[in-house]
Amino acid sequence: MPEKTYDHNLIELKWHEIWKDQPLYQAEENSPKPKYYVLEMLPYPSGALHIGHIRNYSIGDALARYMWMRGYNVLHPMGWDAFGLPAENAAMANKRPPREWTLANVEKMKRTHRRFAFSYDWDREVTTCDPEYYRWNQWFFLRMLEKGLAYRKQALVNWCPECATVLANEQVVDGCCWRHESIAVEQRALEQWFLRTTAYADELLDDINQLEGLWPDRVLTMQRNWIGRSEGAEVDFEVPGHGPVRVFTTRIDTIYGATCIIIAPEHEIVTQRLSAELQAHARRMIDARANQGPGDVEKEGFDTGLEAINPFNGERLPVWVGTFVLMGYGTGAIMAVPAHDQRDFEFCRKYGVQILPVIRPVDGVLPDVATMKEASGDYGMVENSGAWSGKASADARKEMAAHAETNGFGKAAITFRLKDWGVSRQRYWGTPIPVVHCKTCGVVPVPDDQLPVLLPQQIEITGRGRSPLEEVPEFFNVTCPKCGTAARRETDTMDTFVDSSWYFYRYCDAKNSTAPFDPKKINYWFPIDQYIGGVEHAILHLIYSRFWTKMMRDIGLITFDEPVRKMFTQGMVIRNGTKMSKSVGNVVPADDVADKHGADTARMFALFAAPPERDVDWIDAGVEGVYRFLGRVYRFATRNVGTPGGDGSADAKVLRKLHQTLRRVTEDFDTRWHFNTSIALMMEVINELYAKESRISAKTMADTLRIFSLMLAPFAPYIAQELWAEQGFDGPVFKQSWPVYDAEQAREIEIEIPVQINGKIRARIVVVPGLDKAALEAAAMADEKVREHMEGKTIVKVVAVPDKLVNFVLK
RNA sequence: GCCCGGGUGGCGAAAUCGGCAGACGCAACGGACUUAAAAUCCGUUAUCCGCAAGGGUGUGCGGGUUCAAUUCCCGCCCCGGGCACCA
Repeated sequence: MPEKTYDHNLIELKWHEIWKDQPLYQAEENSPKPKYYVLEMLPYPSGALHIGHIRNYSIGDALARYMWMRGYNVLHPMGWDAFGLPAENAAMANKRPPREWTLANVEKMKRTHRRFAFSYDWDREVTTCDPEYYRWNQWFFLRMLEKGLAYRKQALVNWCPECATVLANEQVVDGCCWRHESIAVEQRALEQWFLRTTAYADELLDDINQLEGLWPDRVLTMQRNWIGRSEGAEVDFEVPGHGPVRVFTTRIDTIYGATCIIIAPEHEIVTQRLSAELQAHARRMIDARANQGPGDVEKEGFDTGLEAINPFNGERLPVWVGTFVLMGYGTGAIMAVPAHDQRDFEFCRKYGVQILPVIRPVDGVLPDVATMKEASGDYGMVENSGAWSGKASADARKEMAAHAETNGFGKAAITFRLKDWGVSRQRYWGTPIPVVHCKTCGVVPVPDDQLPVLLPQQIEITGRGRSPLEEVPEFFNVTCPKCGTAARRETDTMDTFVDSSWYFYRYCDAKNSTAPFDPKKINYWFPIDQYIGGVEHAILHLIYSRFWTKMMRDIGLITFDEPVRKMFTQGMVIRNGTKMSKSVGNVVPADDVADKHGADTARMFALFAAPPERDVDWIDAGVEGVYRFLGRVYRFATRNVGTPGGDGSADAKVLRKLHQTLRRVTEDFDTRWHFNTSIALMMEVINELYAKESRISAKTMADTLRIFSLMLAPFAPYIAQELWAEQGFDGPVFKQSWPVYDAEQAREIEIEIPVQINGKIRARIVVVPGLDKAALEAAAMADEKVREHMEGKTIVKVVAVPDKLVNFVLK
């Protein structure tokens, strides 16, 4: 057949058109085949798909197609961000009529995505701004309300002045909004809805052990740090005229060394007991702290003039305010033990508070206050501590906590860094929180049969600082479901991370209108076998969804503890030194690449440039190489389909290369995912074919082209499909079975072995594989060059490693 | 400061268990084809000395283990990311 020119647009659009209206792939329910659930998190805030996103598609999609060809029943739906996040885009919510825009946008996005997202199961699509999705978000919220897992309280919350909304702790980055890196987050006291993630703090931490080896270490470490479990004790220090001040400490064994109590500037004592002047002072400190960036911050504070009594020895300690004490952690108050805590040491040195060592190193003496340069935080022997003197720190910790509990002024306690999840948002967009505020009945849940509570369609976005829903009387003026009198609907909407916490469950039963999903279907598909996404979700999305899973288990919907078995974090796409993102303005639109080089090239280059876990620099020139490769493949295949063929003298070599490559590609898919080397090997096959083209028999040519097309299908589905059709085969190439490599064909008949003299390569010998040590040594000895180098020397040692090398050590 | 990654040609990278450093691709250079260019095809390409044969050096730096180290150990330097007063 005559050679054809590779026209990627012609090929891709042709198959795109053919497959437009038919599902390419549908996962089968309760199939006898083994199941495989693969899912990518697509970071897709709004606007155009760019090449940074293509990397996600490329990895998950290649894997999905490979598993499918391997005979698995594969579920591979669209990631959540694609349709979930545009809703939260503040600019859009403020300027656009969101519903129309978003639903239209979904259609538009679908067309663009489809060219890249090849094996998605479109039938199971979930749109998190869909009314049905709202229904089940609200349904879950009400179940949590019943269980006490959802509650409302007045709290100091993070407020982004730019978004005009509350943010969760997880959404505050370096004191700024995660969406506005230069806007400092303010603290405001507001009535807010919370989900009790802390109820699962222990379990979220413990179950990380189950994920060991299956999730990336850094993600697990980040989650452990985020949950931040500390074992210690709470102790009450009586402040005469005020009452007890509770402190949290991990080192109760040092309590005899406490020389003052330090409270956070936000502590209740400040407002309840201090003069207006000191209160103003404290407030200035709060502001100053907020304006400081992260890093080494100078410790500030002042003496309140109050005293607190150490319940262990009756000592009267001054009460200080210190900026380094955080209201949000522990009790917002600490006992300062400057001798044994570096932060307390710095503070007390600065303000001249007494330093009192009480821990002696096991084989040393108590530190000398006069010469101390820093606190010694190590465990040791407790001294100068009444009845506990002479005990080891570890023992004293336990006994002293028990003593405090017996005497009613404290107890052993565990503190977490993790906070409850603040889910209230004052955005227009998001699932309305399904409760009504009634003057007589209080907070009344909306009955299940009145769900979903939908957002009003006609809405005017006016001022900032409160929810646009508060401007819509038709929305908030309701009657109480309980007593029927006039009441006010909650105007807060839910954080969209609620959507992402369980979207991957809904994929298994996307059309269910009587429940969030059928547990039977979940039991079939879960856990997700492979989740692929950016590391940026390590603590936000990935903790929330683990929490949601445990919550669903406790309300009786599912029976397992963790949603995701294996997790993979792929690297970012970098361009001009920074992460490719719209806000930086360094994106390469996916459409441009699709037009110029094709979707196949774009995806294949994303995999070829670097291993998937590593960041990859997008260099336009590099794309050419992959494009040229596909062109070479196409031209070679089209001109060699159905040709009479050559004499077959190169058949053995070509088949050997082909089967060796097939073995490596298969292994890489099954283990390492180093697609870059898989693709390099396929390039080598093509180079070999070009070199031997005229000496390949017709049969070998046909076999080679068939196997090569199948091997290419996971990476470059359009061209693989075109070649499949060119060869006269029917149906989609990716519905074929993955080819099995032939060990006999792949076997090498001779290999080159380097011969070293004193560690330097001096010759190479050609031998059959598997030659044993003695024969290898003899073969090396027989080599002329080796003999030359041995002239007049004695052999001290010979190292011969079969199939690897021979090394003579001479003297 | 603490915890993870990473450092290999002009560039992206490869070397899967301690065994040929630089596969594959980009860029560059040379050749073929062409009136010409593009495209395509073939070749060269770590570096130094040398006409060549050949030899020396080389995986961030300094040591160590080994017949043999990009790979293992010890001590540093640099880059990227995460956490950062968490009591």
